[in-house]
Amino acid sequence: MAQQEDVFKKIVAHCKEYGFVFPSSEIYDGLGAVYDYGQNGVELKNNIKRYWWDAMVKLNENIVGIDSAIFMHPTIWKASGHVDAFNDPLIDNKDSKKRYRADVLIEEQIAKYDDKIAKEVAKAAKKFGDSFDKEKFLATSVHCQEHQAKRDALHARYAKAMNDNDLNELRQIIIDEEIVCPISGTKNWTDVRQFNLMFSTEMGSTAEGSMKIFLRPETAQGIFVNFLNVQKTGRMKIPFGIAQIGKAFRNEIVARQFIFRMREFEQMEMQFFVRPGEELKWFEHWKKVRLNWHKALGMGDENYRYHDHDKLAHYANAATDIEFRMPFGFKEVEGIHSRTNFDLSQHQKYSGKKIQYFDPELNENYVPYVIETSIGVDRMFLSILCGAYTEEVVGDNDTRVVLKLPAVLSPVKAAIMPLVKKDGLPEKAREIINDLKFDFNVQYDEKDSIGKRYRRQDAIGTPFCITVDHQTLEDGTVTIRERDTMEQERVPASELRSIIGKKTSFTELFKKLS
RNA sequence: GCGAGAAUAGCUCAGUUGGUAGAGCACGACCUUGCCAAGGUCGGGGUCGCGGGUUCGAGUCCCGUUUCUCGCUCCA
Repeated sequence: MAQQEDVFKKIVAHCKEYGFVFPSSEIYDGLGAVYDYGQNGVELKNNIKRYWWDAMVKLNENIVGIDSAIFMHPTIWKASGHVDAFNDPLIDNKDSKKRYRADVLIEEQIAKYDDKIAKEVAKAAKKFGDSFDKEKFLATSVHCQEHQAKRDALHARYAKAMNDNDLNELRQIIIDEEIVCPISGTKNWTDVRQFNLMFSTEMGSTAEGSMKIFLRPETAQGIFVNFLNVQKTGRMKIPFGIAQIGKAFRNEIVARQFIFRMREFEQMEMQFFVRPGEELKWFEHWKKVRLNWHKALGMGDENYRYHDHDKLAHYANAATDIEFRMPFGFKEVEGIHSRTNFDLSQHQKYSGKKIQYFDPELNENYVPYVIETSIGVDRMFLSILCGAYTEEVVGDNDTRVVLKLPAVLSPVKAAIMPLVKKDGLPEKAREIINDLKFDFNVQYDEKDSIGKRYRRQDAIGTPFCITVDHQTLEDGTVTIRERDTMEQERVPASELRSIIGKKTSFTELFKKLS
């Protein structure tokens, strides 16, 4: 494990050194958990996004895309549940230094009263045997009545405090109930503090006319609120999907592990609308489709797995993650959720607009159910980099660092280099570049020895290196060197376009997927 | 947010009881070689994270602060 974390450190360093990822605002000491993508990173990221977008929108005639604004009406976040769910009241124990959710601590306390009652019941049941009447016992037992009264009083007080968002009262409940920290066993608590995971800002430039709005914590809601627009204008028939790629923002208490958990991140989400009752069938469908999409990149099937959720979010009735083996363990890259009709129903309720679909086959109106597939672009990026990063022993006493990126995702598709920078070879190389640059992202390099130049391209994952030598001037052939095998082949320069194109275009990959 | 550790050149690091900044790699120019890194010459680059204090003098000692790494809660 220590060795694995060492690898992760190397990957982070590699990202900076080769222009993939930089810390944000670095010359001002950086900004916590915010990162910028560099000249190679942006190419890789754009290729990932294109792979996803085309796989969704081009390969499926019933999926269309949108690009909704980051700013949205604040009521949307009330309807979605984020205003409540993303506001955790937290409390610290000063002795153990552990942090707890205040509401969870109190709920556990409520559960303890339930346990006490259950114990009394069990005791009595054992005592009276077959003749035991639970209802009657509960109504008559003094102990049970006491427990029940305390439980109900606590619950009422707790519910009121949560409803009023009264943080002092929550703390007072914890003190009055003499709740202790499970670790330290003490009652030495800090104040209860609110952590709002949504970033907020103000819209409208004058103080009295301004409105508090949020930066979206997920892109999904932009799809839900446009459901009717897309369905009607696109004449979409259920089942159909809406795809979107965009930034989202979460004010994480702890944001760490490089770009795995950032405060500003990018999502690729597709919401698939289905008939009520058919959602679990489609859930299984998309589980399979999404895993295949990942595996098709050839990063190794054994590096992916499902992780089914047993604790579900407030909107879901089934959920699974697709996890990738990162150097710090299997980690979630994509989530597939059966969101029921929760979101559309909520928006129907809060907006007062009817959000329904008329199904001509069933001849009825209903609020569609939703299957969501949601990838963190940055996590996908990280998983690809981690999977591609390889240190290899070459020859007798030599190592190379090579990014074995899927060729379709590589930032640079080919490097064209003159064997020596004289005798007209640079000019010939430029000629070839000028021919290829309309189709591919290509680079020119004439500095240092040829071997060193190969290594530089290996480090950024360039699948092909093309070398122009003296023979090129005579017969128009070049050598093409393949990144992973390091093998070379002499081919006519005129064939380069088709050779590079075959390996680096999405076409073959998409044929496998559909 | 709490606790622990760290911060010196683009990268990896050295820097003696406090005495005014160094190496290797990388980078640039030129020469040389020419198919898998590490040939030669010359050169650019650091207010030692930032601010304050102690001192004749601070990269070094003290305080504060920022950022990063690692543990706790949440998640894409």
